[in-house]
Amino acid sequence: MGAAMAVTLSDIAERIGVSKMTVSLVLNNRKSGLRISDRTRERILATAQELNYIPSFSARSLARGKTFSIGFLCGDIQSPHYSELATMAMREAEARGYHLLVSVTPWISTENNLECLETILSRGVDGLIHFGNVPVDSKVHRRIMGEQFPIVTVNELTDGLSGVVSDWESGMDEAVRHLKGKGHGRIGYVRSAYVDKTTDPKYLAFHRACRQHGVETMDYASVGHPPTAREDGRRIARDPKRPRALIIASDYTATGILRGLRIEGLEVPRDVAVIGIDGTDMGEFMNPPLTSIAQDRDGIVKTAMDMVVKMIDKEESPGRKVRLPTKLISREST
Amino acid sequence: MGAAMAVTLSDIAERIGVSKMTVSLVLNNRKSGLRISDRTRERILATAQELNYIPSFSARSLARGKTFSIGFLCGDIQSPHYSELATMAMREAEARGYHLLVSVTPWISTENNLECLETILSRGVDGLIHFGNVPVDSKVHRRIMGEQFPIVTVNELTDGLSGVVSDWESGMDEAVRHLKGKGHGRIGYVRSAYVDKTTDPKYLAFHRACRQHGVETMDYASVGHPPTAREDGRRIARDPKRPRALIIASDYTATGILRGLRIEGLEVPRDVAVIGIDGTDMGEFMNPPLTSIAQDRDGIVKTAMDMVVKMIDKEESPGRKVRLPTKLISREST
DNA sequence: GTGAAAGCGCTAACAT
DNA sequence: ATGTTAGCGCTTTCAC
Repeated sequence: MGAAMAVTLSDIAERIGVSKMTVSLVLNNRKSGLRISDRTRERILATAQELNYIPSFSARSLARGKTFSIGFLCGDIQSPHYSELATMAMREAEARGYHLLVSVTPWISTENNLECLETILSRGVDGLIHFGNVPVDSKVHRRIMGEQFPIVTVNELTDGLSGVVSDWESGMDEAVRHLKGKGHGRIGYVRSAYVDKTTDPKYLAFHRACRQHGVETMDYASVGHPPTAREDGRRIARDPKRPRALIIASDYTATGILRGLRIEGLEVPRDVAVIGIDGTDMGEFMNPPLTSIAQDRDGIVKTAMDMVVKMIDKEESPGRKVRLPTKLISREST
Repeated sequence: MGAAMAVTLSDIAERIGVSKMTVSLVLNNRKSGLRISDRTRERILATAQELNYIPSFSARSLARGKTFSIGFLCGDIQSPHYSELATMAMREAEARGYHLLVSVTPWISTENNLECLETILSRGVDGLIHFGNVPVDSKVHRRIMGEQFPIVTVNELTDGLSGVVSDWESGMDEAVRHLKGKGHGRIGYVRSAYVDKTTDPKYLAFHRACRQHGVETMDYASVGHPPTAREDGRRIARDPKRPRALIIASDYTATGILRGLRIEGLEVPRDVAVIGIDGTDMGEFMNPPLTSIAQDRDGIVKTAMDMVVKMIDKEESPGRKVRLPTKLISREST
């Protein structure tokens, strides 16, 4: 028998002898739809139901010049911080009548990143939430600026584009004070090897806080994925000059580092205190539960989504920046 | 200035004085495109480049009656098993020229589930990978059957629809033997409270294996999310009749149970041995690293994707079932 | 209150 | 080797 052809607007229209547009008006329940007799409206609604009408997304998109989808581009959805963000973003998008196109970019190389950006833009999303930056002199940047494309970058700020970032000062200050209070005069920071240390806000905030509190610092770097982080953790464990306290660029990376430390026989927090970053829900279930500098994930998703949608609706122009506070969640790894 | 209007096929066509379809042919590099003079082809390619032409997805979809997107509907993308699956599925889909529409359904209630299914189908995906079942007498089921909609269910098999499941017999047998080998004559199983125990294949396989190996069993149930699993873990810890070995329905749930056991002062594996299910990468980074019955995630994603795509291309008809083996990954929690 | 007609950007038959 | 003609299913403008 093959696939039953999908039922269309005209099918309904024909069936009850009105025009397609009347049907469209009613089914979309638009303002002007009020000017349609109750009888017609009801008959339309009824037959739509009966025929099991499902509007065609592509047709509507083409006609309206809108795809009703918002992109969500991040580096690794396996990281709990991002899977939690993605989950929230799906709900938020859905609630506003959009659907979310989740995409990951191995943020290893800038080119790679740009390629993913281009790809997702070519997908025809109406807007994009991008966890990363948009190199100012790239083609994508020009394109985005040129067509005023609704994009908001999270984590990093880009000239001319809207963005939301966490303010690491507060959380980092709390973290350093917390460790100092536990008697640590020297703290190591494991930064992400992929981000430029001269502009890495977490890294910078860390150093600022330590300086302020007269605490010595020590730097490590890790690519970040648990398996490599594990090896980095082992290396740190074997470092004779290693500090007795560590702040790690993400909870995700921390799982790997912790494993490495343990393999080398170190116990947390007895031998080394560990603070993660992101404050993921998962941190509570690690052993020991992880003290962490939490980002306001809810705030991030809500403001970012708000910004894109407003920009899509032309209710706001690009360039707004929002900075959300961070705070320490104290658990047993310190 | 406002958004520069996107450049279209006709723009290119006009610019060099050919017809839209010549341009379309060239840009899509279709077989019939070979019959176009090299000069024209080059000029087209060049101007497309120059004008920065980006094809409209909606237009193409409408014309071809295809959206080039495949849905991925699962319960909780925060669970590492699913975030790993989703990541792989994105790549697989991308590699085949589709993009993935990830969606989550809180699989609490069947109605909820059905609603999500309907929603994602109405999105106009060309096919769907669904981690769950499709109630046989539901509207969606009829619709799917009626229009021969390309869907493959994972985890559960549905009459008439393609599906891929894990064969728990092998892995469960290994697990029980493994524990018996460590001297456990009594094993508890923490099943998911959401699935019907009379048809739950893991649960059934567990009991079968225990019977076969003359091992006593004990049943617990958990809703599964770490926070609730933690409380379930505490309850189990306080149960005077609790077994000294536990197999838990998922690694994700296991994180919660482990935490609960620890809160009550129990040590793993000394006081109780624990085996998770799914064999997620994350298991390696738990403390202690989790022994787990692994599913063949790679196989699941590849075969499922293969099936949908083949069905979309009418190269295969619905109803094929594939069963993939499971196997024990032995780590330190036992 | 309702309809007719044009078109969104692309593709697929059939010309030529 | 290339062009013409029709749509895909919906929205929108303007006329009745």
